[in-house]
Amino acid sequence: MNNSTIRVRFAPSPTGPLHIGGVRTALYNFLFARKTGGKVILRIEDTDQNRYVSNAESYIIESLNWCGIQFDEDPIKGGPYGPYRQSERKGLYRQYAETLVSRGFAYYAFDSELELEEMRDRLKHEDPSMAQYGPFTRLSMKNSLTLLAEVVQEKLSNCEPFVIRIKIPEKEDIIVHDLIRGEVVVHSHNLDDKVLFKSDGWPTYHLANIVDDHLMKISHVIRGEEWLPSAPLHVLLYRYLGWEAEMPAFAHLPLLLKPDGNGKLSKRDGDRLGFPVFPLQWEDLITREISSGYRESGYLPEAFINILAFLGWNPGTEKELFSMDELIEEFSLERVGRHGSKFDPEKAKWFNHHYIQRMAPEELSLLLTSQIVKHCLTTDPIYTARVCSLIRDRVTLIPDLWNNAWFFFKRPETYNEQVKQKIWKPETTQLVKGFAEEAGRLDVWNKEQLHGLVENYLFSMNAKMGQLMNPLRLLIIGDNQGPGMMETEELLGKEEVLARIRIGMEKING
RNA sequence: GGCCCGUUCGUCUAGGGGUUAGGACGUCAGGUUUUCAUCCUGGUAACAGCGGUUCGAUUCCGCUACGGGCUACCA
Repeated sequence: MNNSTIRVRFAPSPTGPLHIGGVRTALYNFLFARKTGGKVILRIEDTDQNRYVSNAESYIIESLNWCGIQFDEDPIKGGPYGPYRQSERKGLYRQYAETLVSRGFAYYAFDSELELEEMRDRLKHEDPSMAQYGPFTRLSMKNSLTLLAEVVQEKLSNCEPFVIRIKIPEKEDIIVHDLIRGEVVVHSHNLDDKVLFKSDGWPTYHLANIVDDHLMKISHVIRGEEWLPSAPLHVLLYRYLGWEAEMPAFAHLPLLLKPDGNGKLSKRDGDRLGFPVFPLQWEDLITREISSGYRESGYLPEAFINILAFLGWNPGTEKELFSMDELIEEFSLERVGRHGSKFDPEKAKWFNHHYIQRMAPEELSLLLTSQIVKHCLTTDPIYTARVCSLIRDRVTLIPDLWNNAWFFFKRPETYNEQVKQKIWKPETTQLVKGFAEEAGRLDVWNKEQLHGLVENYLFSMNAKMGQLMNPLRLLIIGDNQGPGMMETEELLGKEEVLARIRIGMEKING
């Protein structure tokens, strides 16, 4: 196949937030298209009126945008094969269903919901494998195969509700060629007469999907494994519509699984296990329930992409850190695995830590500044950048920036009581007082001078490093953690350090 | 229940008829350090089971077990 004819699509349904499995599908489509010089299309499959969620489409687009997954054709910018929203293509689908009817590959069915239920209940006891609308049951139902032509005509002209069902062949092996799984053979006996066109005038996924993929000249269908069971139906549809020669190649991706236990990753797992399952925070407009997102939790989009890329794909080398450009360079469907992957939140954090470490202090400074502003404080960029280079090591997620740096922007209000109990000895007050006096006489205030001063002072007092530094740390930042004390003191400045020591001593000694 | 897909360290995975079965995350132990982290070094740990093919199987085939998906006028 000529690369210029490669066209893939990501076709989500706007029924709620896109979860990370969906983002990964979009990513693999994107990578495949960019790698091969083809095109990626975003198509919104909004044929289900009941499940439609109004803010879902914009959520999907914003999520993909945040990740850096761009489309060549989509509902916003359009393209040569638009529109790209199935709701805007509604008028198009019925003719194809009718074509199938006229060719004898589909038929009208008038059964009510109740009648369908009765049929399934009855057959479930006799032969569970037959409890479907298929080659044998269709003969006992109300449809254009069993009803007189005049009756069917009358029902149609009376606008009685009907659906159009595919007429699955009785005995036939249907072969699906899958780029990831090889040849999958399903006997038509196991397929049922799926509804192609619903009584509400909308096509089902199966019809709309095949029609649009064909009309949009899609060359490769890269989608989740949950679609594998309906792939034989899709093959049949291409055949019956006369499009088998241009049928796209299929690639069914393995699913993303829960980190613990079993089953595919779901919305609930995030809340339960404390990690986001959505790229962006999502608010359910009806329940007002909020689900956390990777963006809001402090992940970098580059890291997020890297994490997702490695859930089901690997380059075959030991390299694990990949930029989007590198992923495009290395990606291939051949290296996509066959089995589902359990999502590992710990490894996700590790990726993000790496990406944070790679950022320049000036870039981190921008992120920290926005947090500083949120706490109603101000700062200057140079000072903030210096703070960032000091604390970067201990930052994994963006909010860690503030959590590790706040004391560079305001004085501590409390002093960790546990730490105080542990390190504050009877002689500590004198030791600190003496140090503060000597520090006050220091002309040049930097970490080298401070270091010299501390060493001399400790020698003269016959004391150890920890005896002074731990109390000092408690006084200056209120806790027993953080970057090196000399560096911290240098950055804070002489006046501020001495002031904090004075205030802290008053509070601690009561 | 039926159909389909899958199964290498706890997790993500490499590999593939003969390997000390490799890497990463985690974990454990040391080291660095004024603290907490980071970081560095090292260790731990896997071919689901049973048959077959073969000189030889984790690798190929079959069965079983287990896991997953689908089984709607949802996608």
